[in-house]
Amino acid sequence: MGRPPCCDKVGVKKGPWTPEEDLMLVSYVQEHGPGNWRAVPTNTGLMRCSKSCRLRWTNYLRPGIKRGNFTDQEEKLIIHLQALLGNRWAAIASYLPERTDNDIKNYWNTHLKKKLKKMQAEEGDIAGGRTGSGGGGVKRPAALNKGQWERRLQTDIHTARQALRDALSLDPSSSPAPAAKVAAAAPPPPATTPPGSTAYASSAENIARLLEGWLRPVGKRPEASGSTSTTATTTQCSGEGGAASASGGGAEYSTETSKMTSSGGAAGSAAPAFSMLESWLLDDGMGHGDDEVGLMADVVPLGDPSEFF
DNA sequence: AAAGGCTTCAACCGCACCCAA
DNA sequence: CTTGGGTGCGGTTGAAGCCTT
Repeated sequence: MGRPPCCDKVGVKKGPWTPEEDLMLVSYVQEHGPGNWRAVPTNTGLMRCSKSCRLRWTNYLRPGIKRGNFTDQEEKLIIHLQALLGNRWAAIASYLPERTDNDIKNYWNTHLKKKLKKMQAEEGDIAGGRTGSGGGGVKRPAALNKGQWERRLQTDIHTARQALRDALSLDPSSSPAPAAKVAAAAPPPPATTPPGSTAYASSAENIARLLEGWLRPVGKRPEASGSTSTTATTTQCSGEGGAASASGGGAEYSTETSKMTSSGGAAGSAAPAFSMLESWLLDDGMGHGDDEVGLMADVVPLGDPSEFF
């Protein structure tokens, strides 16, 4: 096909977004809804390529996203989902509606990978001379034959269910957004003010305020990606300040995970994918009782996440 | 107080997939 | 059935901030 890249035009701006650009993008999305990114630069006058606009919206401006400070539950969820799904960040993110795939990916690469490595090292020290390199002899998926891999996947799923169930039951109040909670939209932390953010913060707050207006019941709501049934929550938001509510996010995610949800069957309904996972996890009532370390440790032998890279 | 090294994260790049014409 | 446009996804990079010496 050899299609030319979308961003090779001269005059296309790259690099960090300015508050002004953010505002332009937000107002556009406010009016037209997310989607049809191709048209965004033309219609807004932004000197950005469509991909850049989409990315900026998805990872930063989209309402309902939570930034920084991953909770224990989220951390565990990520670890186990990573063990299950590999580096399919978008799929993993669909189970954490308030987080973006980019955020999760970054968190994995900067924190969790190290953490797991460290734990493995410690385990290795304890286990001592148990068969040299393998530490249990886990091989890359590609190196296993299909039967082996499927069997291992079964085990992985079983273990992950157990662990996730445990994680979910630890602290329901802060658990990452089962549908009801997302809809209720407990005021999330200011979506646009990461701890280290600088002068930009104040501008971001302005954007947040703009979004706040958008999230209130509006006559028109985002079309495009909202075409699936997830839009039920789109017009409800009592959030203040923080550009809250996962509503926008829900809509966005419904598209981004459409592949997954459609193959998963029941996901089309108003409940985000997370509740699907929940029921998936909980439908087969099994005992559990791992402590946190156990949870983490469980992952390692499953697939040694580092081996996915 | 300054310099250098390290960490974090926003953004870019390129490939893959989906879908309409 | 084929082609091409649009979008999504995962890997990677580089700038900014933070920490240590």
